[in-house]
Amino acid sequence: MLSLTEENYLKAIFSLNREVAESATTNAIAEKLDTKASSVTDMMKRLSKKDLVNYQKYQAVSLTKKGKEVAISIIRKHRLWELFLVEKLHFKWDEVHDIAEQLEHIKSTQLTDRLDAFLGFPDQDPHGDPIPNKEGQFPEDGRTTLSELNQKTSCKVVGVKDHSSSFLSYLESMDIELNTIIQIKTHHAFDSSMEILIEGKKEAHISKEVAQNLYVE
Amino acid sequence: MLSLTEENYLKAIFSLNREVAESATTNAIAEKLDTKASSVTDMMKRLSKKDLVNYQKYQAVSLTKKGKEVAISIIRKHRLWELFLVEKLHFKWDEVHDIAEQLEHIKSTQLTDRLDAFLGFPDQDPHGDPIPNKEGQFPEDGRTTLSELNQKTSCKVVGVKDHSSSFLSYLESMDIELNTIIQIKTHHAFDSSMEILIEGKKEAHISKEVAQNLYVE
DNA sequence: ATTAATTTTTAGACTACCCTAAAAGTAGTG
DNA sequence: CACTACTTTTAGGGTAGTCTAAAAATTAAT
Repeated sequence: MLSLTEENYLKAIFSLNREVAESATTNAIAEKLDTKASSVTDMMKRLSKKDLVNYQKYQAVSLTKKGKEVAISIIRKHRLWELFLVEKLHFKWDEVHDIAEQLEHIKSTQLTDRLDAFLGFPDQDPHGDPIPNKEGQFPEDGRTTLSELNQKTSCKVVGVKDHSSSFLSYLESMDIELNTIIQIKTHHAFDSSMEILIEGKKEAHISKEVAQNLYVE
Repeated sequence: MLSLTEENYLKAIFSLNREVAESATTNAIAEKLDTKASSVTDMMKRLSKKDLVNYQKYQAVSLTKKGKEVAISIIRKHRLWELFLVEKLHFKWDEVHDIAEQLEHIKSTQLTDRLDAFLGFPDQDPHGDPIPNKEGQFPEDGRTTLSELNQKTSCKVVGVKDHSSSFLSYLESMDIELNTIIQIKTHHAFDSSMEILIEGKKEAHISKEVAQNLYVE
């Protein structure tokens, strides 16, 4: 059984490594958890002994399989509770973080799974962040968004992530619908926007946000 | 800000003193919390310094006003969460205790009050125990049931909670009616039953259920 | 490549909470 | 009142987690 403190360390390491690889350094973790570097070193030794992190003196740490599972389960709980607070208890999306920060440590798989069901197996929290399912898979797992592809690639639209009518009508105006073939001509690095060719005939420029919300194969 | 451990001590003392006055002895608390007497002594000194308990060496402890408020707020949270688990997440009434034991320590008055509203301001948990309101009043406040009194106390019957004819005829058979004087001789801790003296003459044994359904003054 | 700046680790100490073993206090019994 | 049984407290120590200050290692810079 892990302590609240240990769980918070794992969560911090997970999120640092999500953003940029090799970034979970002693100092970075300390800053994230508002503690001191020496405390982090201490804890890394303990977590390493429990096979939750891979730790080597003076090097950035990474999570083991076991550590990753714990971290994901905490993120899952955090996001489910946030959604519960907003959707069922009518909190505003900016008021829920601190409460979810506490609720995420409640230990009961059954509780988490039933909460998940109660909320209708959602895949996004109130901030639009993905909620991993009970197997620890993030919703877009297996599904590729257009934004993940490189230029000169061709693909077929198989779904949308954002279901808002404004997004859908925007797609319609571009003649993009299910099964539309898209070729990426240029993928601009500076803003992640793209020049694409729709169905081999119509050229268009789409923003990063649009590319991130189109599932393709 | 109180620690989880401190909160659990306060809750234990509250419940011991509810059952029988002067019963929150070092040993009793230790047993209730599955810890050792020496640890309890330790904690009593700390809680006393924080003005949460009244502690004098070698004597049973009681809660201060502040201590009582904390204890009641924890009980409130525990019972609201239990009801949530049963009513909304469809847990069985016997599966919820351990989870509620964790949830009761979540610190957010707003959360508690919204959960209360979400559940429709209930006054009983799934086990039939009363849920204090946000002011810390138990639903039957203003009205005291016989079960809330300690042994050696004397009181007068002023009403019944259960109005069923079977209960009323049972009372009649015991010669208990409005304005009857009852003296509590013994309040058994193990099953909350009582030995009482009716109108100073007739001795009787009554169960917890009966005591809980008699309003007295 | 040696020095300087920065990061990380170690050493030693503190608090909260727990324990065991022994001492001290309280109560019951003849 | 003394003796025994029991309860409670003290004394001393352990672990988890924190800190500061100093030492060691790494990285950057001249």
